[in-house]
Amino acid sequence: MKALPTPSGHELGTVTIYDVAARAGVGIATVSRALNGSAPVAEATRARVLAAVEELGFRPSHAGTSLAARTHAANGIVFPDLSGPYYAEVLLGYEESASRLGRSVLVLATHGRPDPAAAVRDLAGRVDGIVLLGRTVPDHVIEELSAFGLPVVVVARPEVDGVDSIRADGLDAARALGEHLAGHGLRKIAFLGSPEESPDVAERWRGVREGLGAHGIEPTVTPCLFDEESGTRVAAGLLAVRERPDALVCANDEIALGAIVAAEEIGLRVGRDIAITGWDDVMAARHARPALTTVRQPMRTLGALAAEVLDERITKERTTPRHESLATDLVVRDSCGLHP
Amino acid sequence: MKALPTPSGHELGTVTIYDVAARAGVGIATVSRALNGSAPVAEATRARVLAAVEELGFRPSHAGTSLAARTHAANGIVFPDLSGPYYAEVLLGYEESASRLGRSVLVLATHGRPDPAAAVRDLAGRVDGIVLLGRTVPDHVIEELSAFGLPVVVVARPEVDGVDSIRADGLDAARALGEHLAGHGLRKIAFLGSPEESPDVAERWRGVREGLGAHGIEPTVTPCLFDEESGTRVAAGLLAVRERPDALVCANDEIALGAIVAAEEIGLRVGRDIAITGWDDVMAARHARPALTTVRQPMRTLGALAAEVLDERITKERTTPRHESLATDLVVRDSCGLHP
DNA sequence: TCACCACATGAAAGCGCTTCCTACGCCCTC
DNA sequence: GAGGGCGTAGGAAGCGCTTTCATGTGGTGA
Repeated sequence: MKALPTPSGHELGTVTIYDVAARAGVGIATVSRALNGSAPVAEATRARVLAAVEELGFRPSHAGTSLAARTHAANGIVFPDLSGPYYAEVLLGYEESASRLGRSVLVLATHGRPDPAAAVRDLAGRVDGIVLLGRTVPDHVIEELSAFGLPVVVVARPEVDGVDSIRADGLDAARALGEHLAGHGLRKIAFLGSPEESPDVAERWRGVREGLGAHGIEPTVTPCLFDEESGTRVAAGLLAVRERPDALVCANDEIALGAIVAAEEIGLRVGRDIAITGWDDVMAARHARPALTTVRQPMRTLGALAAEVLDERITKERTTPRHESLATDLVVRDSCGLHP
Repeated sequence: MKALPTPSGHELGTVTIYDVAARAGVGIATVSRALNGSAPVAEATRARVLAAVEELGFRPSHAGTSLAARTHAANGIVFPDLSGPYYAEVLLGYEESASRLGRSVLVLATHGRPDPAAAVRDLAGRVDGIVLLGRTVPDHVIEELSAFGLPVVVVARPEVDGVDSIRADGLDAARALGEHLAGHGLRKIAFLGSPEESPDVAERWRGVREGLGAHGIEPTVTPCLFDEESGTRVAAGLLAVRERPDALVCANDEIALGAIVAAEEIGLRVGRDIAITGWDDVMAARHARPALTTVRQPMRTLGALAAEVLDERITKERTTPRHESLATDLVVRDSCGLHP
């Protein structure tokens, strides 16, 4: 491909379908058909059109196309925020998948925004479909968008009536984690996280409880925000009492990494004096010493699948809701104790 | 705001400026003016228009607007890929800043794509300006876009004629790092990274060399890709020889984390028997044991600044290129030796 | 009282594309 | 040889908006 065709006599970036039509000696309808294959065009004509396109460096205007065709060839994706490795991976999978399906990706981070719902509505006007991650907007906004006729997929978020959803199933892995800890002989287990604030955390809590329950162990639960500093603070509180827990099961890796700091601060050897586990398997988890026992989620796959499920709706291949659940894996490392 | 105005009689999502005009008893031009403030409208009229907008739930079509106004109200951002914490932070800062300026953000990851240049050209047709990160496309494509009249900002990439650029200056921090290592009494220093492949790495290498040179130390350099596995492999090779280096200065954190693995594998105590340093200060750096000495880059600021610089060009506030350089900070932790 | 002007508004012309509808050949068939 | 069908292509009507240009209104100064 030549770098930049710039035949003199016309402004750059101003080549329209009319210029191409004139050059090829055909009507604009024929140019459109030749380019999109929306109707048969004689081979010789097509060749002339394509030659003209090449010579003039014609690139169809997206605005014109989307106005006429009532489509945007673009998907939206909405994040609570983008910090942390979790969402970046989802976005990567999504972008890759979407672009393979010929769609651009518009991102929106709602974190710290005055009116997330308005931002999402605005985004909705520029795309053919939208993926919502986590608790970014209230249910009624999602229902509104969906009722509006806009395909919506929610990821890692409670299901909404009639809306596709994708999630990572944590129940099995949580049960396995509970069983594993019991196998280490640990008995006083504290769960750090807020089950009532998030269905995901609730699921993890439930699984851990079931896994431990099978061994007659009843864990406790302590509310905790999803960040390192909270992990340190909450863990410090739990470890300060005389009858301290011998295992801290944290709702995500950041809490766990914070908890490790708290444990070391009072001289506990993680993996020996106390077991600590996380959730997500972020990069820092395998580099922490001791390396963090955690649960790996298929984040990139989550994003890729979201793009595909959304595409089915946009192209009307499917009209009934789809609810996908991806398996997660327990990753046993050293922070929960020496391997049995 | 009401959830979803659905007066019967018209399709959802089909409310156009004509409907609003009819409802308010005015012409569409007046509606446009009332909404955009592009020309004075009598107060009473404006109120009627706004009421009609509210009642009908009118949301202007972006396609129509961008076609007529020849603007997209959107920015693009192009990544090599999105894995790793580095780019996600940049994106976060960019999105935040762009949306505050009233622009949506389209993302494109070129990694693993058959024709990155074509993808970038396509993106260029949907936005008012574009930010390019790292080595995503060759120079001539950037020049082409810029010549096309599209505002372009390059980030963390060599400057291109007439194009705005933003970077993090690593020279000072690298010098400081070199000096610091010399202060630890370290003498045999190996740099892991490929200076000839990336100007950033070249800058780090140069700074380290200068910092050490001030103490009469001449470091060696060994090429290394930017990932953990390469770090482990290259470090293992360096440490296997009899006269092994007593410090490994790595071009980024991932290499350093990989190098730590290699060192521990042969029984070396990092921070005592050998010093290892990274670059970027990813989350894993502070959780590694020993914690990694590294250099922190202002990634979020990088992204935010990119959005602002781009906006100046789009709004024509500025027509001369701007080249920004942000300072980076040496973060001394334990992996380079006990603090002096 | 009349001409003039600012102000507010509407009609209409695009912006660049898709697509419906019509028209033109041409070949085949009766 | 006339009628019908098919393959191809063009004209023109939108898609929903912004903006120019023209018009109408009321107020001002002479």
